[in-house]
Amino acid sequence: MSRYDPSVIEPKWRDAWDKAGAFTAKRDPAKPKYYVLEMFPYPSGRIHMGHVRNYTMGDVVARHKAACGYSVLHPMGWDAFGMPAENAAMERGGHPKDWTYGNIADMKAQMKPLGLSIDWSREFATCDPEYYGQQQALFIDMLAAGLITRKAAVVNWDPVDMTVLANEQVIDGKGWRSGAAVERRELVQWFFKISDYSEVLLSALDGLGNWPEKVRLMQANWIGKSRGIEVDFPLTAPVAGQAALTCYSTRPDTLRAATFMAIAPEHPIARALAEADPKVAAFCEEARRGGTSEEAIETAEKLGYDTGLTVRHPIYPDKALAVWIGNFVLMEYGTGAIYCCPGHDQRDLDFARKYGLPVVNAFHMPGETNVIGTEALVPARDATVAYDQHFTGITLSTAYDAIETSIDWMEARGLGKGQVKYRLRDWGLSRQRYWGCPIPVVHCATCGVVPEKKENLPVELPYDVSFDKPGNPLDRHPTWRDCACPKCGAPAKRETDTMDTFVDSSWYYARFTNPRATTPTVAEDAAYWMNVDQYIGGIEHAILHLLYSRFFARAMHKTGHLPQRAVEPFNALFTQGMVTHEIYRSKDAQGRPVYHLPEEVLRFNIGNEPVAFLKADHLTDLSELNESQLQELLIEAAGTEIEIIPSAKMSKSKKNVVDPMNIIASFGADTARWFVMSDSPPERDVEWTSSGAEAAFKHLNRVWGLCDRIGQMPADHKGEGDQDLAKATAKAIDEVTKGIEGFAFNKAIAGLYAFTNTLSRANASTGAMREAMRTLAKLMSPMTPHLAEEVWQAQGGNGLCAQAPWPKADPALLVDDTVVLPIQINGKRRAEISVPKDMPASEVEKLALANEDMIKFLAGQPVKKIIVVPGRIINVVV
RNA sequence: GCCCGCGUGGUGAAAUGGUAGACACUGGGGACUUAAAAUCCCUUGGCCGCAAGGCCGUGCCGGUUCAAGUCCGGCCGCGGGCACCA
Repeated sequence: MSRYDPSVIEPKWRDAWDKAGAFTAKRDPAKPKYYVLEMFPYPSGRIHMGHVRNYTMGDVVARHKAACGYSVLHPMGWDAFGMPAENAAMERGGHPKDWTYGNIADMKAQMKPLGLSIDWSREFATCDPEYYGQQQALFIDMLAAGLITRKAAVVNWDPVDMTVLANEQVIDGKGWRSGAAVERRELVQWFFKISDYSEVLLSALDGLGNWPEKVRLMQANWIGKSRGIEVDFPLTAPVAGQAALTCYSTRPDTLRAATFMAIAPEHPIARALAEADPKVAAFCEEARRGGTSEEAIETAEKLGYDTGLTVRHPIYPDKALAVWIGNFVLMEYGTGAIYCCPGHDQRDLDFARKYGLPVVNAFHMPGETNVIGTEALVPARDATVAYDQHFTGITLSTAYDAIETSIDWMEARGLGKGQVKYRLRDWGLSRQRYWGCPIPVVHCATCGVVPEKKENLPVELPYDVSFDKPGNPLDRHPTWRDCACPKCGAPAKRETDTMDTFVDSSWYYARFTNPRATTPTVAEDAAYWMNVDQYIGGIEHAILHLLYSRFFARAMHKTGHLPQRAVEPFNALFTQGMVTHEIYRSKDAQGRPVYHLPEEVLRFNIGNEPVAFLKADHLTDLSELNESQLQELLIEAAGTEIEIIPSAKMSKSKKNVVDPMNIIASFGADTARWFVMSDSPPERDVEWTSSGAEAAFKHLNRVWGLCDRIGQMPADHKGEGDQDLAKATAKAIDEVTKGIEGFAFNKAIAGLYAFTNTLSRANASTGAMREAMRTLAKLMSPMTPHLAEEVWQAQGGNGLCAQAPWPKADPALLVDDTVVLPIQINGKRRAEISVPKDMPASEVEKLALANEDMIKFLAGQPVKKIIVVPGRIINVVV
């Protein structure tokens, strides 16, 4: 009997696929097309289990669709710009370009052994000038089409390093390198006008039926459409040329409880006051401390400054409200000014109590004290409230749902005007960094901002840059900035900002349709391959990447680079879970945690109790031990028992990373692929366990052995089980096909286990066994393509398994003639009967009541009602 | 702080509102073996019972229904995102 040796068979079949050009995508008008895409990786240098899971999922879909007769496009590329390359250059020297391309080569070498059905001829990296040059062309077209603008935006500023920081580089409000307190600072930057598309991007979500509901919901909340009212609060004395303070609110019903106003530190009135008064300036300075992330702003301590200004309440003109500057007010949303209702908003109440501001209750709940202490009164939706003489005895939800009534009421009295607003802000694309796509514009003293001529593209990144100082090396480059104005020819300066890396990933899917073209896309290729039929990636991209891509596809359509049909670029989306692993932790002499890599740990169970020990040097494999040696080890190692912390995201710092290369070396790629597809549903996290990996390997060995055994059966062997085997085969085809098509790979694999169990116990003729085995190979091939080829060949399959058609289940074999029906009494299962599958309900009823167990349980009680669900269940109500 | 999701045996999980735990891991028992590994067979939600069988059980509390893991309301716990990480 031969041994299953993946290190021999896997390279052999990969060569065979290459030679056959099995995965080269071809435009074939005779076939329907299928474009499957996994979110391309950042070239960190090492693949991890998350990549294996992501790309195996896509590969299962791609191989299955190819077998179903589609012309499949399944490409791969590299999201290659970004901060880590610059960080590496700063920390270890070297050049971001060399580091990135080196990583790409390393990662590609690690991905190849996975046996993915990828068309590598379409590979590109976003840092290839051929790619980012076309991106610059898109930028110029979008600029001409009015899709891009320049305006001030707030960034994280490190006052010591004198550089802009990413949110990730702000830790507890301090710069990650300098440790200096970060400030929010305004900078003039480039923006995509995505907010012009708020309504379009929102309403088109309804058409994305094959996207997860939660992703659509997250996007809808992100776009944040709200209907509210804009109210003018007349200033008692005009300031900065303004007679009133304009506020936006989605809760006009709480206007009656407004007791003070708050404006953003960047509000024009705050600026005007700051210019005249150093104390206001000092407060605004203070209010700008901390990072720009919404989380940082929302969770920072609420600070306020009383400007001394007052406004008149629009409903109660004799009431004056103080105007404060608050660090929690966002200039980007609404009008940068809010009215505060401490009676009904906890944040406002905390602020009011801190600064001794008045609190008013607008709701007046019947039967309550209506006194507000330290908790704001936020009535339940169905609570009955009385706002004032105009709105009494209504429920809060009436007020919410009929908010228009309230807006109408206020509009009719000239108190404000109804308005729809979106939370979505324009997409700031400028980055003050080197390793990104240069923004192809030139600053000319006479002509202003001028786009570069397309014939001068790509505006290529200079190689000779240094990373010894913080900030953007392009700013310091002696010659790169100098250029001629594309319009007047006079000496001018290049823009040194580069593009956000989200721009790179917002159109790469379109580029794959013709990656070598000298225009961003080519019409007939885009028309044939777009849209992406199935997009697969992590849930962490649910909002930004996917929203930006949806915007970009529209922008590309507007500028003539994509057909109308492709404005929603992803027909179906699947968001997969993470691969997690246990963490092994001990403590050093000072009691600080020390983490251990899985390969440094011996982990096994005593009974059902998992235990882990640090591997002794002389001992690497537990299987080498007999029981008494094991005992000895336990005693010896008792001092170094390690704590097991269950299932956490794989991370270098926790040392719980499992390197796929080690798994492939020990078990082969098919085992790794089989494992990541089995057990957990793909949208959920899956925990990597060594026992699970071993079990996957054992199973593949079992299939190998079964194949061997059937191969040695005499050709004329007869068996009684041919019909049963045919039924089991049909069932397996049905389960696996449904599992793959429904993204329930774990269920497809459960079906394959069951089919293998049946097959190994079957007593059927040689021909039937071989046929079943070929079907098993084909059904396994999306998950374990190498082993499948080997089995396919051994059982006399024609050509490559990878190119064989998907089997079809005979529907006649899928239905049983009799069904077993459980019988319940009042919903509790008491008996069961076996009946022909199409027996009428009335007869089923009779049989059920005549059943011996039923007679016993009913004990003569009168039957009130019988519910017969055909083919399902019988429930007797007494 | 705001938005979204998840919660079922020792573990990963399955279950168009219709027999909760398919399939697999781990554990327990057995066969084979001088022994071990590998392989194969039985068993494996909890409690009571010699057994037949019974009762309980899908994070917690309540509701809808002939019937709830599934639908609705409220709570608790965990995870993801929050616009310059990719």
